[in-house]
Amino acid sequence: MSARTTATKQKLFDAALKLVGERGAASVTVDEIAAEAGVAKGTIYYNFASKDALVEALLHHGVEILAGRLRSAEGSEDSLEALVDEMLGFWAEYPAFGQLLVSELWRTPGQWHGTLSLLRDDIVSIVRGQMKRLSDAGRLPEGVEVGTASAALFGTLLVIALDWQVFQPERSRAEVRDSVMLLVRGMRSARQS
Amino acid sequence: MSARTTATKQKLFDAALKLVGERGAASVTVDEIAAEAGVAKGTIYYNFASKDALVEALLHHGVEILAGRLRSAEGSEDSLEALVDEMLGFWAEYPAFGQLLVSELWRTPGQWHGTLSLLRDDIVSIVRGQMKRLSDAGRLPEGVEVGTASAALFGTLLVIALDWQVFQPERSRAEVRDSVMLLVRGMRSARQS
DNA sequence: GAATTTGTACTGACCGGTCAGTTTAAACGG
DNA sequence: CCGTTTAAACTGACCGGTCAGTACAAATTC
Repeated sequence: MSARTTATKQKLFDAALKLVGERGAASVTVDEIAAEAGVAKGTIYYNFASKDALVEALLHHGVEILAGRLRSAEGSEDSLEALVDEMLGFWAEYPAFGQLLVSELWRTPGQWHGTLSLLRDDIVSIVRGQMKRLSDAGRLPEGVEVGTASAALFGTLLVIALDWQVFQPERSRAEVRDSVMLLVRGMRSARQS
Repeated sequence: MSARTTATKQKLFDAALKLVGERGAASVTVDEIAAEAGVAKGTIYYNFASKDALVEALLHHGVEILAGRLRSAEGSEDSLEALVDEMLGFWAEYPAFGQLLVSELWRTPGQWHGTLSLLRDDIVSIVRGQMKRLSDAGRLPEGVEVGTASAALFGTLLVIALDWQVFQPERSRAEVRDSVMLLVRGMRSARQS
């Protein structure tokens, strides 16, 4: 794949992400995506088989970025805090991707449900890795299962980030992060209380 | 409004909720809703001004039910636990409504953003009422703002309920409720630790 | 109390616009 | 040259919304 096509695909991802995140995959037209990307409609169909294929590629692309960042947080001292921070940062940087994900992830027999289940597993398994360390160190309350807690943390961070940007944009990222950490630490301290 | 139209509107709500929750408002056709409800297409336009108006009425209807249940939990002994329980029960009973809400609530300039902001406030303010009691009793960790915590609890319960039904349907409602309460109690005990 | 009117609820064929996807011929660029 | 992009016209299925007409029960009239 030439540098030229890579650039084109990137433009298409940016444009599609913005529009699809804002208004939903179904109600955005291919012509609009082409216009937003400053590209001819034919180019889209030269690079992707269909509108759906473009969205699916977009999903993969976004999750790849997120997964990469989360993995980069694995070596930190307080790795859970680093993970939370990375995740909030990602959602702050790509709010439209959060909107896209949240509106498709739990759609029961949706067209992207299979793909999204896999992608969700990618992320949740990374979170689970960090959780497991806490668990092994006995720093999780009894009765909390790692799998459940991981999925809950991922989902919770997603909605908190969205709610922050949509309904409380005046709050700083640091404030939000501290709130979340307060909650997470609350959980962790439970066993010691 | 006659009993007949009430019944018709109920049928339309049921049908629309099912289809829209599953596949998204934009990709469900009016003909499909009519067919699902066992009603002619014209009937929809007799009872509602437009497809959008139908969805908006559906949103109001659903939030009204949820708000009613949450208010009924206000008198309980452990009112926060009762509230969590009511909320999980509601999402279990109307999963499609959760899917609809989650996919529209954070769509920035979406067509229902204004309506949804109001509806969100309805629910969050009820949660806030319960939270305030905890706060006044000094049972919330320092630094946690009631407003933030309420919004977070609402959003978290929503995604946990969806994730439960879609990805972990084998878990019982009691298990999920206990997990959530463990988390909430963890938070509450934080100050005392 | 039969005939007629009125109001409400509902029907479904139809219309006009929209949109994913196609086609083509020509230009561009490395 | 060949892979890529452009511009523009075109197709055809699909879909939101309309509208003339039907069904029917409750008044109203004689």
